[in-house]
Amino acid sequence: MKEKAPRHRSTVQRRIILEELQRTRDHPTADELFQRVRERLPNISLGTVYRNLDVLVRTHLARRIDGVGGQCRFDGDLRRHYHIRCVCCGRVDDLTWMDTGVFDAAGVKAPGYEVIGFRLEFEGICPRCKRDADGTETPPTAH
Amino acid sequence: MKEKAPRHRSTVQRRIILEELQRTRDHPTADELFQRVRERLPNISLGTVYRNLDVLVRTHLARRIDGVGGQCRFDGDLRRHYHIRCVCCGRVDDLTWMDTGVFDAAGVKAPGYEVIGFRLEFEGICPRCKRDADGTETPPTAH
DNA sequence: ATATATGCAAAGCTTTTGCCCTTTC
DNA sequence: GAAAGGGCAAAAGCTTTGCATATAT
Repeated sequence: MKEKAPRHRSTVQRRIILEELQRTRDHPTADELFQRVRERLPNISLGTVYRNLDVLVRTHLARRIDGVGGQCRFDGDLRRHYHIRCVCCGRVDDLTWMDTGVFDAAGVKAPGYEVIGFRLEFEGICPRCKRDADGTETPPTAH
Repeated sequence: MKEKAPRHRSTVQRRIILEELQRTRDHPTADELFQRVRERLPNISLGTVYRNLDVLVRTHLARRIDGVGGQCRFDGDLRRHYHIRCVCCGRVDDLTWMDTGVFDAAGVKAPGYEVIGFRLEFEGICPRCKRDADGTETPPTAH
């Protein structure tokens, strides 16, 4: 019943995409990553980046951070940590200092569900947006 | 500097959209809500639903639940509660029994940030998906 | 050899926006 | 009667997909 999983091959594109994702700490969107990878592989296409991010997430080499307004971000850091997102600009920073076992999904019992994890994200206003703020802009989460 | 906020008017569409959102407990997408509202207001347009959901979220009469893959869900229940999302079908259920102060955003100090809240969401497999599962499908979060 | 991956472009979906008319205050 | 809102359709933005070619094993 279960269709057999394809054995993924090691391609230049995949390796460099992962490298770039791991090199940075700023949780790029697919397009941002595409721009960076493109500097090393000028012919790579955005579709390839999406396909590979997909593979990387499925093989647990990267994590997807679901975003506001339909844009995802990706994280190459597999260590347990939390995120804080700026509601103004959408930027996502790490909260590694909280690297504790505050929450344990195993302890959660949702009736009927098989719980497999949880997602915790703080929301705030990042330093740059605080500086720029004139109170006029409407934050993305509020849309 | 701050542009003055428009004073919102009470329209039939807005009232019914909010009513339908509050009537249900299943966190509909904009389109799902549109279908339900349409039964009462056959001429309403999807754009109006989006515009009103926007207003309702901004005026804190509804909450937006950011979704996987760019589709948002909305919640008309303003009481403090958590969510559990099925990674197979995307369905979101409430976790009201956890209605405790487990987390307090005020206690979180993210360097440089002004913390305004947090988002906690459990992930799991809902009863229906567990029953249907043949292990073949790839969950949405894994994409 | 053959399954897997890439590039390119087109298609798909959700959400936003412009325009002009209608409704609310 | 101004200002806010609605309907409709087009546009926008992100992501996925089809197809022919190239590459990894």
